[in-house]
Amino acid sequence: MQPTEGELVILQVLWSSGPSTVRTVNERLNADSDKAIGYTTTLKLMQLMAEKGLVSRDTSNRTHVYAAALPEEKAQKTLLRRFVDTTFGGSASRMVLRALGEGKASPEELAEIKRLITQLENEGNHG
Amino acid sequence: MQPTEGELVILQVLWSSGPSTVRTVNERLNADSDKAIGYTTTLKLMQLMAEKGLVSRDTSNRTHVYAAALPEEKAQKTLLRRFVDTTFGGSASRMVLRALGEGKASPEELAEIKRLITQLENEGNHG
DNA sequence: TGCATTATACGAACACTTTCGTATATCTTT
DNA sequence: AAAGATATACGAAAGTGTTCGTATAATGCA
Repeated sequence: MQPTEGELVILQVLWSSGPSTVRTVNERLNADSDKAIGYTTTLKLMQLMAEKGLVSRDTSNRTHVYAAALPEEKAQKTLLRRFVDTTFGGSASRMVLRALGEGKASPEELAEIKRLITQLENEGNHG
Repeated sequence: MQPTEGELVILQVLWSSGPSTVRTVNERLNADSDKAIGYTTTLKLMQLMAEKGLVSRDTSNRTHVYAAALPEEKAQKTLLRRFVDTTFGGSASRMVLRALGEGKASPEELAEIKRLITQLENEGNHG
């Protein structure tokens, strides 16, 4: 199942921090943002995510520990496809061109991307 | 203002087809998809978009003609930023690497991207 | 033991978006 | 002119996601 916008920011915390408690996640969310989000709001969201299978949770202690059940890479892949479809009419390359054109990538990153492309081109030639 | 998911698909029709009537848009939407969407649904959505300023409309004739008011490039830029933030933690290059890794780009497209990168690198050297 | 703190569970309110029924006006065709 | 087709306007239901209040249980400490 697809994570919603709100669920996604929670997943990001879990992906970057590893298994966490509701309180930890909630504090991370409020640290970044100006508008505080209630503790029970985060709790509810994470409970729903557990029901959906987006996260797993260890309930052996009173304070439950949640972990992302959806791998980051898989989620990104799915969301990327949908995003490219809905806002770039399905053309990944047009999206990439736009992204790079924004000047958000460092020289090192550009070099890495170039390297990947060269690699892809070589793979294409061989098999 | 940000277009919603539904508004975005309508904008795509307007971007690709140019100024259109509600009926035209509605038929385009139903052509692609299996689940038919009602005429008045599309109408209502486009009326709301007109209120928000996402589209302009010519009401000089009985059958109104709608045109995208938000340029495609600008919308893509905004949406891209948000997407990169929420699902790639703000790293455009990680997103690009993932997109290209999916193998959705043709050799020609890869070459074009490479060309752009080279161009960006040269710009960086000069100024 | 008794009080303050901190957990989870859960229902319900809210907000936002989508969907469509119905009223009404305007064309078109006979 | 009458009937049918087609247009907009608009209210309201339905769907989805988010937010939080409150109940209840477990924990820690004076």
